Amino acid sequence: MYSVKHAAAMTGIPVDTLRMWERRYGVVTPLRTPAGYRLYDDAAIARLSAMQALVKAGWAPRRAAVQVTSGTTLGPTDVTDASTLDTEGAAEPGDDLDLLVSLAVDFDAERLTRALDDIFTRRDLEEMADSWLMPALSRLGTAWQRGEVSVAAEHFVSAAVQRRLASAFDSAHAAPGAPRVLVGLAKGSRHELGVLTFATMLARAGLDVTYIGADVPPDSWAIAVTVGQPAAVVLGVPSTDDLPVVRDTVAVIAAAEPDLPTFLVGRHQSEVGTGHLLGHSLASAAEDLARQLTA
Amino acid sequence: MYSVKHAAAMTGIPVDTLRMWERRYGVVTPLRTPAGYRLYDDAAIARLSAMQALVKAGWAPRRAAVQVTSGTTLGPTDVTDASTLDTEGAAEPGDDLDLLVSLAVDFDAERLTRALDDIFTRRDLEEMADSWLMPALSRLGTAWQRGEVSVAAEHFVSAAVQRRLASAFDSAHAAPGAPRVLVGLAKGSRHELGVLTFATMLARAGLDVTYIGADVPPDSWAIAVTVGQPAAVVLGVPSTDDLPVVRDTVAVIAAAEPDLPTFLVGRHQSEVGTGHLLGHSLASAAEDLARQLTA
DNA sequence: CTCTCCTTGTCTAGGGTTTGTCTAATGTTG
DNA sequence: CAACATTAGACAAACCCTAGACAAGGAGAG
Repeated sequence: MYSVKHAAAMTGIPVDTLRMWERRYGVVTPLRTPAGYRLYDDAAIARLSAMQALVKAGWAPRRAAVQVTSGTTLGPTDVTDASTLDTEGAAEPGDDLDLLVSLAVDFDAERLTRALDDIFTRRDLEEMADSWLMPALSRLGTAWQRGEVSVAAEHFVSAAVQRRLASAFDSAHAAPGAPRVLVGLAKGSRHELGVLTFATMLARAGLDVTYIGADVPPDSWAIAVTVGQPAAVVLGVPSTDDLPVVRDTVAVIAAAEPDLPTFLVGRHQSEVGTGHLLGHSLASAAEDLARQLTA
Repeated sequence: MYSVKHAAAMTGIPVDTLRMWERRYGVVTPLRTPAGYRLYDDAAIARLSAMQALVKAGWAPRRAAVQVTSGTTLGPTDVTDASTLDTEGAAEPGDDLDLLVSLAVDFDAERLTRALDDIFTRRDLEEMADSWLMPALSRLGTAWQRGEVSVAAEHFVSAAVQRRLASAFDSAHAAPGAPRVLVGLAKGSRHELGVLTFATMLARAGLDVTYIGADVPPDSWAIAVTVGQPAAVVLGVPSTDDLPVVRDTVAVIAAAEPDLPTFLVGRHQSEVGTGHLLGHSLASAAEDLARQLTA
């Protein structure tokens, strides 16, 4: 507990102003000693500092006070799991599976661009996804979990890979009259690189892919399959945390459209218990699914 | 809620002009305090920024006002001078702020692709971001919150927009020896479309942009600025939930690299209290920052 | 071309409101 | 007694309001 003078020294706000802010806006109501002396606690100091920051930023003091008193902010959210999609597959000799990790460690945008240019222009996505991209992403995730690369560095590389995949997806065009497929993740799932890769392969195989992305709740999947009238749905299962929600999502989709098949990709697909499994090679899974749907 | 002075500082529009735009065109109708002082909310700021972007792009202010006002759910705003209202032939590409909402409702990948092709190939990102893309994304978010579009539909459209932005980002190249800028969001922040747009503009302005993306915790930012040695950091502030974490992040960055300036973009930038504000026009903010760093 | 008419941003005058600081009178602590 | 607190009131500076005026510039008529 701090006296006025102490509070003023801590916050840098003059004593008079401190009292005025209390009298006029009630931004804090410090306790009092028997003699009526103010006693500020840490919460009051924090609140005053917040108000001061707003005023310094140009806010009218009265508005700032309203903001500080009404604006009780939420706590930060949780950290998500780091595992990526399926990584089974034989690496070709000469492939550097730790390339993404080293790019993250370097944190060099120029080198990252050159490396991804090299890979994405010289090699087919179907050819390198299983043998290099997925394993390399998995190693990047592992390095992140171990603290060997920072969150920022992992995001920096992942975002760049995602941009390449996004370009590849957009430059694929559906054949006229092709079967429609909805592709995405269940609610809570956020590792979309694997499922985006798969969506790109499906689009390149001529299917009419509607890519929805990550973190879609079951009810919304139900609406999507009803509105979109697809011939199939593909759900990614990149993490064990996703299992309950994926089960729920599969059930809700089946309830909405009983004849619509739901396919699963990703490392933990076999643990779901329902849905059609596509296996652990993205390339052959895409090929199979395209053949199956166009038949 | 912001005072006139504050609104002027946020938008870069002089106070007099702000009042005149209100008096002459009714482009905004801010609330009033009991004493009659204007109080601008976030929607008003966004609208003013959109109008400013149009005027900077060469539109006559009266036309710009009609453009910005059209289609919004603003009931009592009547036009004072109806004689000069010609709605014929005023159709500019991308002037439908509800286009993204209608694309989400349709849930039609083919139409979505065509619409985005049209906009992203016919118009400059710098020209349309403030006047169309950001307002349209905001409406999409509002429609989602109201339950008018499903999560899946919102993701479907957002992901497509993100793919276009990603392509634009990757096709911009830094000038040799250009100043490096780190761009991303704080931990918990997930709305990266705005900050990705801004990163793209910076890259197109010739800066060496290292894009990190969403949901990066403070400690990781500290590592990133130490390893990356940028000339500046740009943090997005898309939501009030982000405020405490952004404050923390700014402080941690300042502790790690005391001479490194941290700039803020996004709707709630001015509520952070620290950091350098870039204002609410992405195009002019990018221009300003590029000039400032290359000087 | 010139001459209007209109638009638009800026400025002024007169008058209220808000806000940080200061003063006076008084009480408490050590 | 010196240092620190309290309250209430006073006050200048900064801020905001309205209504009107005005110059620069564009558009169109003659």
